[in-house]
Amino acid sequence: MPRVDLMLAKEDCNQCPIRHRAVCATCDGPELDRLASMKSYRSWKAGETIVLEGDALPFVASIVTGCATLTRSMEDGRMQMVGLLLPSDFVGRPGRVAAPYEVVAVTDVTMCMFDRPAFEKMMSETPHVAHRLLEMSLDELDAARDWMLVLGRKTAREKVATLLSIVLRRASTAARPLRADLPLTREAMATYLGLTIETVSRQISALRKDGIIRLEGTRGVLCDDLSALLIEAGDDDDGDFLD
Amino acid sequence: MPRVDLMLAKEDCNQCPIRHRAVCATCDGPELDRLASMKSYRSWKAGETIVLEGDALPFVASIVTGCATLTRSMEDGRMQMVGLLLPSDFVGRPGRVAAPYEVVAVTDVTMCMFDRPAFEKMMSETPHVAHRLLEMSLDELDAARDWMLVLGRKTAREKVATLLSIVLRRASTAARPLRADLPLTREAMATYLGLTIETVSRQISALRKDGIIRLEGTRGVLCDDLSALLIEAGDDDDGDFLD
DNA sequence: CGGGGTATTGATAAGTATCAACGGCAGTGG
DNA sequence: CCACTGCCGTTGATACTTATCAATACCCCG
Repeated sequence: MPRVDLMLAKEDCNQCPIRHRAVCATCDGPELDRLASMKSYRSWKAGETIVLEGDALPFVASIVTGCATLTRSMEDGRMQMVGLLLPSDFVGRPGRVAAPYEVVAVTDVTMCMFDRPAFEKMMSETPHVAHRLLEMSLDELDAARDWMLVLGRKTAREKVATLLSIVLRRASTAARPLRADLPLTREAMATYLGLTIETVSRQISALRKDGIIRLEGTRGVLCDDLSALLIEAGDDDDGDFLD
Repeated sequence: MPRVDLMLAKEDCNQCPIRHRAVCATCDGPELDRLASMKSYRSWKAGETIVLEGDALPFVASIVTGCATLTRSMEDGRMQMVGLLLPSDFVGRPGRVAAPYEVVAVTDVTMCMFDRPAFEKMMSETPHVAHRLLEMSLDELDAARDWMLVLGRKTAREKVATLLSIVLRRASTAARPLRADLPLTREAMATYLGLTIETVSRQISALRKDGIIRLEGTRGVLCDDLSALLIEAGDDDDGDFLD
């Protein structure tokens, strides 16, 4: 599955774009050196499968750049995305080899991979990595539970508005109007939201017709009034889903 | 909110029914003593609210006996259960005081509560509690993601069959037919499944009419053929949702 | 016996999926 | 350079699923 091996293994962690947010965030000095000694970089092209559902995963890793999806599927082919992996997110479960999810690169993805046995040994010997991982796992748990509310109780319009508001907020700059490029296809959005492609498409069109958002091509989204979008999303407060 | 204070604080942890599964499972000797020194027991009656959404939580705790629900709600009152808490499950997040979820006792509940500052101090000083908590959090994360598939992709009939199969399997004994008492009301089931009460009721009736399950009163469920129920649930394999 | 909470069932409406056709765009190869 | 092909997205017509509204039954308890 790996396609491109970037020769970055010796890169300085201090130059790393996710240095302060990833699983290594609270490590320093010898701990960081030890992590660095077990790391290697690997990249995937958009669309490539990184891990198959049920496959053994000989590594754990951090997303350095790009975007990947975590999906779970039923025997008859129905799929549900259960997570969106972004830079600094962690992939793999220490102590368990089989992956219960499929991981697919949405954009080109580069990951910082850690040899599993070495990583697990380090976790048992030093506290910082385990602590950071616990913190990150609890964040992900909160995000997953927030998403359960979206899946279980929101209407199609609210679901789409919720996703757009997340993407817009994540891409937020000082510039108005807010603008973002959707990393996901309509199909991936549908898989995330528990909807069909057609319903996603219709709801996006409806939000555009209602003046809540504007589109640039098929991927660009503009929003002049985020609070209007949040109302459509069913969030009065500025509830932050995802991380 | 606490109603009954059981005088069990000095009870021997080795007699505890959740000793080998809770957050304290991997502790021993001095570590266990230290945990014991910060613990106290408290009980709630069925139906009582243990924690309000958004409230400060001055403790963290383990469920010792009983069953509680974790729910998240929208401003307009729509609610989604995001977790079902059973004996040995952990309540509260170290490092964060505000609870993003409402916790309600479904049956009478007894919890083993730990003073938050003492617990957090111990987590930072000894590795076992943090490790166990990470393990438990990752399990919960998997469970939450499994449930996302249920909420996002399953039909009403499949959702109800899924829940019944979980309850039946959890109560599993060697005896046939399988029998269990639902801990949840129809309303709680609906909140868990992302459905309405009426739909839950109809689907239960339909499964009964189709001979998949039998009922005893309103809470007792019998199943002669679990595999038939699993097929209705959309699970061919014996996929284990929850813990 | 009456009352409040809980569950069931029916009629209807609303929301979303399904099936189908079509448009746009990029890459490919003649 | 242009037709061809495939993928992605949009839109429409219709069917199906589930929610909503309403009535009634049930049951434990006072």
